[in-house]
Amino acid sequence: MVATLDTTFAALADPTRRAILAMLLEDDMAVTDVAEPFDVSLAAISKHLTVLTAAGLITQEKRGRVKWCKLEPDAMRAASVWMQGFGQFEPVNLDAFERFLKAELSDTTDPQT
Amino acid sequence: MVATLDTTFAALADPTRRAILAMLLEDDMAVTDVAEPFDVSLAAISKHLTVLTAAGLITQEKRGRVKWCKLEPDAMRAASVWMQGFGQFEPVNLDAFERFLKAELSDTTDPQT
DNA sequence: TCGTTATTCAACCATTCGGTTGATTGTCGC
DNA sequence: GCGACAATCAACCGAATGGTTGAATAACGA
Repeated sequence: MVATLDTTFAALADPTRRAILAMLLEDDMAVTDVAEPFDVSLAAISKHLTVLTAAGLITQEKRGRVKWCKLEPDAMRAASVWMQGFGQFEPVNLDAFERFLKAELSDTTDPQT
Repeated sequence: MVATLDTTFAALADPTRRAILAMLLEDDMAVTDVAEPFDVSLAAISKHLTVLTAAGLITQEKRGRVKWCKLEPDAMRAASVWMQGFGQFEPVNLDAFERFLKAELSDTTDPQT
């Protein structure tokens, strides 16, 4: 819950966990539905979700017997800012600039796949 | 050398390695000098440098008996862009926007500590 | 040539990580 | 109440990680 850079980057280092986060961009999901597309056990996915929760990247809310997973993108900010402290040394980075502007202007619409 | 998101994030997950990268923001450094401020063996630092090199975050060039370490911030771009794909869901994020603009406009001067 | 310095290699160790399986807990529908 | 479903727990496994120490390699200085 403290969500240090350590836990954030470590959580993002696993491809399964990154895929889960990408899925949660679309919508909140139940644990079973998160696990469905992956070729591993439900218990394995449950562990991944624990790691993501510990890093603050998702929150989980239990309603009835179903536990809903919700993306918390703000937890990435510290890590993102840390990296940008290095990016400033890139020549100009127009790509990222345009992408940033587009994202800002389009507000909350049209998430790219 | 392929520098996937896996290797990039994994490399950044260790505090010693992040500290090394921050040191290399100042200037290129020899392995021994990189190791100096840390309370671990030189061999341990050598391993960390291998991880950073594998992730493409630094390059190493041997001149004489000294191996120079050079920061390669561009290796962070893919990971940074990936994260920004999530940041777009934050309300507005003026902070990051201003920081980005300032970095762009000030070109290559005045790196904040 | 010889000692010193720079760096890595090799073997080892404890811990963590991502995965499994089987049992367990809790809630829903009827 | 009971069977089915949602999810975690517990114990275990093999591989990877971060660390150590001591030996090896290589280049400098005199």
